[in-house]
Amino acid sequence: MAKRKDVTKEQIIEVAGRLVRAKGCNGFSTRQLADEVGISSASLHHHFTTKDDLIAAVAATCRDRVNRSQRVIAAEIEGFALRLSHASEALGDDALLIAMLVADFPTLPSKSQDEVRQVLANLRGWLSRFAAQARSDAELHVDAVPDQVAGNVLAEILGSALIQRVALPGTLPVPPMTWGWQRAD
Amino acid sequence: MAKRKDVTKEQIIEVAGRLVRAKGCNGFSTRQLADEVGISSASLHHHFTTKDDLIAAVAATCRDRVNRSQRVIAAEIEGFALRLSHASEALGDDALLIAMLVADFPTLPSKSQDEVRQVLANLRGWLSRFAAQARSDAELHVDAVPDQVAGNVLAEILGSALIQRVALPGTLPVPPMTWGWQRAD
DNA sequence: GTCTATAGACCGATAGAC
DNA sequence: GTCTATCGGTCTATAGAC
Repeated sequence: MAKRKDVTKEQIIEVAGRLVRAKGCNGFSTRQLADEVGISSASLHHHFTTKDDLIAAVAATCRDRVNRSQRVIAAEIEGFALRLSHASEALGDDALLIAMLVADFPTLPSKSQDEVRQVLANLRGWLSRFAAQARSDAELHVDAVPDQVAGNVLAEILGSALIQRVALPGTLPVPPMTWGWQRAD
Repeated sequence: MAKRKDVTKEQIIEVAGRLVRAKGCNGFSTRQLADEVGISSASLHHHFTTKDDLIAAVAATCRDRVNRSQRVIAAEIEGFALRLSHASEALGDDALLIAMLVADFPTLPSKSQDEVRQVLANLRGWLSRFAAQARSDAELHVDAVPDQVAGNVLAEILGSALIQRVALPGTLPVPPMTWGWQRAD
């Protein structure tokens, strides 16, 4: 079924995603990527002509994973709080990947920027739909704006993914999601 | 009072901070920084021998601003929600600066890493003290863990700063702080 | 404290053989 | 689809004159 060419391309995208998470788009070179994949720089550029193409493919693949996992949550999980904790956990490494792509966004070429916008818009769309239904089910105040709620949740997910990599002596790790720190009243 | 040397150094740090916010630590060169300041690359390296020294100075200066502004809030503002909104607004551009430094953290040399850890620990410390007092004043549930609450707040502040730069067509901007999207019950 | 000039390494990307 | 070799450019950092 799968041509050898496709396998290689997926391998490259996988390793590239790991490098983006670890160092950001401007923190690694196409040479380093080629070395880690085990091919030459020229072979890498045969599969992805420019670094823009590569980053765009990483973002597009991420978007597919996100949509697939969030669709499952929308179908199988009930309750806003439960959906959010599942949503956060299902993202896994993609939370950090998206956070790094967003951080690098202003420096990315246009093709990559378009893909980053899409993955971010899609994820925010899922969270917004979760919030909209939660409001319908009286789990959220009627005057809560689903898209704003989604924005806040998304910000905390991405921010947590970044902060967790900085070991702060004497402090607790950032809990990925704590939806219960609200006011006592 | 201030020697001309110090003025130049502060100017460099200011422009460097702007570049870090816009492009990240790996998204600009010392040459570009020197050009924007209006001096040669060699002159820049006279003030900051290595890029590590430069980034560390940017982070240290940021830390001073953060501690100064949060100290004022701790002294003059009462109430958890009000303190948080003031804290977020008082950070201003430093929220994005800290977010970018955290995103670049794994690629930074050790001196810069130490400074980034410090500014992050200090800011989390302020937020944690705000949460601790809020718990004492029954503004938070007694079983809320101040340091965890601080971590979640910090994550949302940094995440919001990043997301706001990605224009998502058809969605509302991420509100910097919405502390009222909790459950209806 | 400023500059020009440059070292030495790395960058993204390409040419062309196999 | 892989490779070696390389182009032209940029990177951080330094040497040394003024």
